[in-house]
Amino acid sequence: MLPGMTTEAVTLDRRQRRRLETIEEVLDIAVEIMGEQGVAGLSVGEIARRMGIRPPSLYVYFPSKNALYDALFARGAEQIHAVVEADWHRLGESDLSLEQQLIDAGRSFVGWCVANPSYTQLLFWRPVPGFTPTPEAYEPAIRMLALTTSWFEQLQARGLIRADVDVAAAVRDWTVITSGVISQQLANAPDEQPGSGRFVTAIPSLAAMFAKHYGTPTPSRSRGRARHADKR
Amino acid sequence: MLPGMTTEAVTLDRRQRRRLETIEEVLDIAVEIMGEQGVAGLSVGEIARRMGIRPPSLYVYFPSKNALYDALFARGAEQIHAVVEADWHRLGESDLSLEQQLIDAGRSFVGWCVANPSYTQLLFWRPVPGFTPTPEAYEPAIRMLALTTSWFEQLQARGLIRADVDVAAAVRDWTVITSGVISQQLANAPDEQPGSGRFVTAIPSLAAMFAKHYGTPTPSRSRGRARHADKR
DNA sequence: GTCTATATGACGATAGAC
DNA sequence: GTCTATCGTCATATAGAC
Repeated sequence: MLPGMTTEAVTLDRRQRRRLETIEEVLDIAVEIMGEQGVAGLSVGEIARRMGIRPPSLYVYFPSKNALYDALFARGAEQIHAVVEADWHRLGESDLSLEQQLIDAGRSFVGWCVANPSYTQLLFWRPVPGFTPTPEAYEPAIRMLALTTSWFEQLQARGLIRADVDVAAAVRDWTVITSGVISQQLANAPDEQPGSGRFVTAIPSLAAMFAKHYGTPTPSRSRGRARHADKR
Repeated sequence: MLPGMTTEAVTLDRRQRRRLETIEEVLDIAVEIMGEQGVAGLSVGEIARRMGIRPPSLYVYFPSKNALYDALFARGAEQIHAVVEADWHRLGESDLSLEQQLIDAGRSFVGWCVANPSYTQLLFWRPVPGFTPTPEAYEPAIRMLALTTSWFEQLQARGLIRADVDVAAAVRDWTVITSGVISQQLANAPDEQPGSGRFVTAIPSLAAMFAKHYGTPTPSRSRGRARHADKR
């Protein structure tokens, strides 16, 4: 992430470490403010006020407000990527049905997004006029989509998704569904609990219809353990 | 919409008419600017600049910037409601299958949203810090949801949606799907043509899975007139 | 009623002293 | 690294000419 980082940079001297801590503090407070004022309502002056410094001092750490948004974008993308990666590992070793895996992954992904609405809006909508993420900040989002694709390829290889299904289309449809849940939940009922929102509870129903459409006619629901050649 | 309108107000004198024309012009230019700068990037000064007047003159027509956003919200809600109402009338008299009706209505709704991204973001996301629509501006959006619900109730009454389906849940799931398409299309490929966007083309597939899940087992596809007692 | 002229305070950002 | 001083732009408000 940090450009120019090489081997010796792994051991940071005190100044560098202090600098990184300050940067983290700035980002934490920025997230806090976005939660209160909206993503586009973030102001450099308000960050400085809460940190007990003057606004120009922040320009030592970030050359512009958009650079700050870019760091927030990268941070959010990294976090949600980590969530998806953990799901991928867990589900790759599970014997759950397609429907159950979709419910599991859907709840996990949507849960993080609803619990982190500021990051989610910044990542998936475009609420800040004039800000576009840099390719470096966007990169974890690309890795995340690749993970979802290889998860679906695995599901197909294991016979849970029909062999004639176009994986790209299935990924696209599942992405549409999850982003629809998030969009509706955040726009219409942002204050409901992450796990029990009125749209989050639609996940099982949506997972069922997806599994019925793309899954094999005989879902291997409680099928007794003759799984062969589990190549992950 | 305009409070205090009574019978004699139907015939407006020249001044009143001129005033309304100016208001429409302000809103048109505001939409234009939002399209270029983002919804939250709208500025009163820029509107005045393009109209060839000074910023304070705009406060004669709108008491605040948020009142302007409110008028834009009401206008967008009225327009999309009109789209849904037209679909409702057309489909109410059609003999199309559930799947075909969903594709038809989905394309219509999503098409308007993708063609009018500024209104869509203002209506369905919350991109403007400090702005919440007034109940009057929000009212067409409520009527729109009611229309969708009664459309689904009709579909159930006509036997296209299974009798045991909870209509509210079906409306919720369909709302999630359409808003997911819109969200993905606008966030990831906003410049693709409204009719041929890479997520808009997912509508048939999503409509098929929805119809398979909530529809009657024998979709009246070519409708041989005698709908036989739904063997399910 | 509608306009111009003008004032206020917040914002993002820069220059330069220490 | 942090500060003061300053710039230009913004939304907003008021006074007063026509």
